[in-house]
Amino acid sequence: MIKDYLRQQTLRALQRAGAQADPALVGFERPKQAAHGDWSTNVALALAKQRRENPRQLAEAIVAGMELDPDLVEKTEIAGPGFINFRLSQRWLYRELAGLLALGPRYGRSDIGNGKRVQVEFVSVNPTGPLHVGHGRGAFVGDAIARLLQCTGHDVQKEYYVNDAGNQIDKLGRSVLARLNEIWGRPFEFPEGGYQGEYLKAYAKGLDSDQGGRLQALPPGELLSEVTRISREGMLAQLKSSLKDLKVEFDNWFSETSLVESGAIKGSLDELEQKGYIYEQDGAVFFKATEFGDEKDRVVVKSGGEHTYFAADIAYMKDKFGRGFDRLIYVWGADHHGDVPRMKGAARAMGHDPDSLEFILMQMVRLIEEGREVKFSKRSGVIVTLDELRDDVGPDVMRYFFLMRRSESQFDFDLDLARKHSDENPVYYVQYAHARIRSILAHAAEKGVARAAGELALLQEPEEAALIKALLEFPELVAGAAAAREPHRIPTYLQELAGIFHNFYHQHRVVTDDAKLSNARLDLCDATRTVIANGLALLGVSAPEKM
RNA sequence: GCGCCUGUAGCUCAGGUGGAUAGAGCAUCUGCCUUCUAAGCAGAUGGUCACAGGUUCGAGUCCUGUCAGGCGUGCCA
Repeated sequence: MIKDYLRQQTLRALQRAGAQADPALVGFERPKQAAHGDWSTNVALALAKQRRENPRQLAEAIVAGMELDPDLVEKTEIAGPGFINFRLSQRWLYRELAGLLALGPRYGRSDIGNGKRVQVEFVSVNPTGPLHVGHGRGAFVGDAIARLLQCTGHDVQKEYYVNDAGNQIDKLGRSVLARLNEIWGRPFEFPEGGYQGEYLKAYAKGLDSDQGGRLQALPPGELLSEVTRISREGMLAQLKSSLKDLKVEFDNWFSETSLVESGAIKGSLDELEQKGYIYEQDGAVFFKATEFGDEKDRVVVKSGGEHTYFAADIAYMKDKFGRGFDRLIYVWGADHHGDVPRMKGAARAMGHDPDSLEFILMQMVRLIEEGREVKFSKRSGVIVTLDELRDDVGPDVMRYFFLMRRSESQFDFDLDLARKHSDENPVYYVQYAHARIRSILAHAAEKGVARAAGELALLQEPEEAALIKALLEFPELVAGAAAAREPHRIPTYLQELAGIFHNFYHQHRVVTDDAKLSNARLDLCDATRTVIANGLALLGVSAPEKM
C-alpha cells in the first residue's frame, strides 16, 4: 500500500537527516482538505518535541533527504506548523485504478489475517420463541464482522450456541403441552414462568393438526418428553428459517446438550477444581472469579445440583479452544456485559490468554414509529418479531439500518424512514448509485460503444480525480473496519462514495461521441459499481441492477 | 452505592493510531429534468462538540471530576 511506501521513505529520509525516530511516532493520515495533499505526516512535529528543535526546520531536513519515485509522488511540501504533505502523481492514480478494475469482485480483499482462525459466535438465542428486533442487531453485526474478517484473510467460523439443555427448554415443553391440553379439552395448568406468548398457541395448533392424534395416544409418561423434543426442534427450525430469510447463515449450530452428554461440563469443572479455583459453600459450587478481578465468585453448580449457564459457557469455551481457534469473538447484548470478567477469568484459570476472547457488546435497540417507541406489534399484539419487520421493510433495509450505527450507541430504528421508498432512505441512496451505473453501462452497450480498455489518463476532471481517490480508499477502509470490528464504517463510506459519484454524474456525460473518453469514463463507472457492490456484499445488502 | 455504554447542528448520527477551517442525512429556504435513472445534483441557513478542570506545540478524540440518559449489579436466562 502507498501508505507503507511513504512511511518507509520517510524513515529513510529521517536517517539521512541524522535523526532517529521510533516508527510508532511516525503518523500518517489523509488530510481532510484537498489543499493539504493526499497524505500527510506529523513526524517533524512529534520529533521536534523530543529534540527541542524547530519543527519546520526539521521538516525541511527530512524533505531534503527524501528520494521519492516521481511515478508515485508528484510533490512534497511543508505546511502549517511542520506537516509534510505528499501529493500523489496522476500516474499512480491511474495505475491503481487499473488494478481495481482487474481485481473486480476481489478488490478490497487482503491477507492481513494471515489465515488466523477466528470464531464468531452470535445470536445464540434460546430456542423458546421467535427472534425479535433486539436480536436483529446481534445477528447482523455478527454476520458483518464475520464477512469483514473473511474478506481480510481470516479463517472464520460462524457459530450459533443453542441453549437446549436447561429448564428453559423444560418450560417450553410444559407450555406447549398446556396449550395442547387446552385444545384437546383436557384439564391443564399453565406452568409457572412458562411462555405465555401467542406464538405458542399458534404453534400448538399447528402441532395438533399435524400429529395431534399420535400425541394424544401417547402414555402420559412419554407425552411431555415427546412434546418437549418436538417443540425444541420446531422452535430451532423457526429460528434457522427466520435468520436464513435475512441472509444470516451459520457454519455450525452447537448444542449445549452435547456438552452435558459428553461430560464436558463436568470435565471443565474438574479441571478448575484441580487447579484450585473451585470451592463449595451453602451446598453450591463456586468458581473463584474474584481471583481474576471479578466482583464476586460465581456459582457453577446450584445447590439443587443443576449446572448454571456459566458452567456450560466454560465448557463451551474450552471446547472452542480445543478446536484450534486463535481468537474467540462473542457478540453479546450489552445487558450481559457483567459476565465478561468471569469469562475472561475462566479463560485464564484454564491456561488461556484472556485477550484471545473478544466481546462485542451491543447496546439496546428501540423501534420508533411516529416519534414514539413501539413495544408491541399491531399485528400480533406481542413483541415485534424479526419476521414481521422483514415483511414490513425488507431485508436490505433491515441489514443496512442495523449496520449503520456503532454497536456502542443505543439504536433507534426509525420505522417511518425505513418504510420510505425514496431518497430520504439511505439504503436506496447507495443502491441507486449502483443501479444508475448499471443503466449507464447498458445505455453505452445500446449505443454501440465499442468497449475497450480505457485510456485512464484521459480522466482529468477534478470530479474524476475525487472519485478515483475515494475508490482507492476502499481496501484500507475494509482493513480498518475488520481490525476494529466496526462494520458501520462501511455504510458511512458507501454513502460518501455514492455522493461523490452522483456529483461526477451530474457534472460530466459518460457516453459521448468521443469514444476514447467514453471508454475511460465507463471504466471509472464500472470501478465505482464494483466498489459499491463489494461494499454492499460485506453488509449482506443486495446491489440492484435496476430501481 | 459500584461497574459498562452514551452525551457533537432543530432531529437521527459519522468523526481510523490526538492534527490544519468539526461533517453527512432529514427538516427549512433557493436554483436545476427535450440529453446516460430527479430514489439525483448545486447552493444557503444551522455548532459554548453536556459542563468544569488537566496533559500537549495542538483535544470532539487522552486523564480527573460533575451533571444527564440507558443497561447491569441473581444459586434468572
